[in-house]
Amino acid sequence: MKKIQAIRGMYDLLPEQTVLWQYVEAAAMEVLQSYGYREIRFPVLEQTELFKRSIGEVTDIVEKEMYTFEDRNGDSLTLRPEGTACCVRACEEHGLLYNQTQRLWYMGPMFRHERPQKGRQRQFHQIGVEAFGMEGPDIDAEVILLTARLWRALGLDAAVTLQLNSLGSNAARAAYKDALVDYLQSCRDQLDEDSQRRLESNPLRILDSKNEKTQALLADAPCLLDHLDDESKQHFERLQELLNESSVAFEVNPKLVRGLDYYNRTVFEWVTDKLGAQGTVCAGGRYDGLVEQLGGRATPAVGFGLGMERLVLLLEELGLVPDALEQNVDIYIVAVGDTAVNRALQVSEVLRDEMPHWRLQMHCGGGSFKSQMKKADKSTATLALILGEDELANNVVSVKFLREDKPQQQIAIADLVGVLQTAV
RNA sequence: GUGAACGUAGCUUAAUUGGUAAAGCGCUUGAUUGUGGAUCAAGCAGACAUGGGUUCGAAUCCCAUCGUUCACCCCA
Repeated sequence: MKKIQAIRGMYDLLPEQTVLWQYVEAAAMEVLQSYGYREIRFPVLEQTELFKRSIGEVTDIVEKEMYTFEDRNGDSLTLRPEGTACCVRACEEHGLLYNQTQRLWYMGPMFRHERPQKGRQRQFHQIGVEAFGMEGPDIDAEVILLTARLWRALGLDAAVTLQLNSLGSNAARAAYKDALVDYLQSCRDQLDEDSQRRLESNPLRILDSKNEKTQALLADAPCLLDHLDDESKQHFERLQELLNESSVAFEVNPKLVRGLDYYNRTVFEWVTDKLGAQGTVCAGGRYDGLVEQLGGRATPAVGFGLGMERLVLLLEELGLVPDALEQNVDIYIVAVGDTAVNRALQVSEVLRDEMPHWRLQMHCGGGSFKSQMKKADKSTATLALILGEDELANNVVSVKFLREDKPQQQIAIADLVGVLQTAV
């Protein structure tokens, strides 16, 4: 019979991997909590219309990457390709943005039908952060500082760099788009094929083309930063001042643009050169018009998405996985014979009552002393507690040190908790 | 969606001009009647990704499908 395998581009995370994920998630949660951000959860399925209206009808994501299907009612549903639109929808639906600010985060799978490669999968996981109701550059600085703190917590600060840009107001960006198209039309036949296509669909994306000839042409192209409206210019300058004051290094990249239509003003990306072609670990920016665009009251907002797979990959690539993650058991309990098993189960339950943070693994499935000891060694435990006939007869447990050169001890069951507390 | 490389045991890999599948790691057992790690011995383990074709004969050559990887594209 043909074996059923996972969907292309969607991967299982095995126990060896999940410990690293848990470590990253815990670090992120700690940082987010320290800034007073609260978690929000929303469904992975939404009405297709939500993404069409927010991401933009002519973006690649909406045109050819969404998992869209009809449900049994005939409604068009889509597996979320990103979280911001869902978050706005949920907040609006429950009045979270009415005359108040919100600092929120979420975590979970996103879906895009792309060709898989390193750092890119069809089901991938993001941590998303969104801050609503604050229009000043101080909140932009806060979310950037928050990410910088996470890199420090994970030891990644030397591996990632911050790129910063401002897209200006929608009007300013539209004016710039016209100027850029005018310029590029004049040398249209020198552009690469992809960029010629983008001239109609999404001209700003030509700015970050990887084609060298195209990049050479762009050297004389009009610059986005020269077309900023005054307010956006002030906002951007103030943000840079705040980051400088906080000693966050950044590089202004006037060619940094976003693939989703809803961004305006501040955009930023944390990038690395350690992950091949998919070097963006975290990216975001302002989207002051999105809430209104989705039918709510005009609400300024800023946020970012962080690619979990890329972050985990980066930690592995740099050898920053803590050794302690390999250990999943502290104490392994060896019991030979039915009576010993009875006693061992009771003893291990008492130990768990007394010391809930100890990780105890009871040997199950029988076997000789030798094979049980082998399992104890493999288990990563530092101690083995041994219960056999001799121990039962004397009401003791043998304690063997598996990772240090210390003599085995016999300890009365009644004294076990106290003795182990000092031994572990 | 485009291009290239690749798919052999749980994992990593070998197999000469096409001649009917090896090894290491891991796992099990034993050497040691109640004691792990090192060593030694034995054992378990494979429709050689799937389906077709060429051939007396295919892991090897050809085609298709599926999958993996990297890059383009896209983006977190």
